[in-house]
Amino acid sequence: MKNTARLFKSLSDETRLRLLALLAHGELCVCDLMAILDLPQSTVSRHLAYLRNSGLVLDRREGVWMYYRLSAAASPLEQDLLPLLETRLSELTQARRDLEILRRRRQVRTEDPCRQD
Amino acid sequence: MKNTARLFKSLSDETRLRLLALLAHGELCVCDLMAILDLPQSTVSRHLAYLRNSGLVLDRREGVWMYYRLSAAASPLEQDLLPLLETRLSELTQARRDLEILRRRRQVRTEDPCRQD
DNA sequence: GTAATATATCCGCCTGAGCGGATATGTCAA
DNA sequence: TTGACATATCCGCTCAGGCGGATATATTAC
Repeated sequence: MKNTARLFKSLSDETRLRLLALLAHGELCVCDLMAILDLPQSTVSRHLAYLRNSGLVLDRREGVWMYYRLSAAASPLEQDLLPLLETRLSELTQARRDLEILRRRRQVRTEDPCRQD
Repeated sequence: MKNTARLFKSLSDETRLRLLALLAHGELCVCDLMAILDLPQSTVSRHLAYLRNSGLVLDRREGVWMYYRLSAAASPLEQDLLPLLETRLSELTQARRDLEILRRRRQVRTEDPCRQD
């Protein structure tokens, strides 16, 4: 029961929900997430660490960049809850806005993901 | 999105999850809940107030007793999430223990719900 | 090596919210 | 009205965890 409470605590912050909604569309690096959420690097990094510790995301280093992605559901509850959450989040305006920015970034993207512009 | 985060925050405390799991089996008064959870009255009352403020439960006074019950789902997310949560919670040992105590109390019950014994 | 860049972590600060004993409130019965 | 009881709220305390600038670390390029 503690674990269930902990899972919900991970989901109880707006920034983390925005991160999860974005990662539902595929792996992203921290610089992408910073740019899309428009939040300080330390804030984004801290929330990603929180999500990693709670088992909801995995990371992968590629050169200088850290890529984050959703992890597989670790419990029956997660297995049911996470898809449902993604559906519901995608209906919210904040998530739509974030996703729109992501799409635009992907169009413009050259080879280097995080060239400062 | 803030509302979604707030919903999860309501669910991010073990005591509140235990309360919800019990109330899924019908209306109960505070004295029942205190006895089952084996927690101080102020603690139980505080968490019930939290759940009421977040719209997850409703209360009803009957004489000296306050009865709490689950409220109808207030959003599409709740509509999907809450039944699912009840299913998953009922599989956990803590919830099973609590429910067992509830059953025993109901058997013994005379007319007055909270006669001190 | 050094510099540049991306990311993680540290720091001090601040707020939300947990705890449970003490007290206030509401209701009923006598 | 007064007393008993159920419940809510108050209080002081404590701690988790939010914030974002500053600093540390890791990697690559030169």
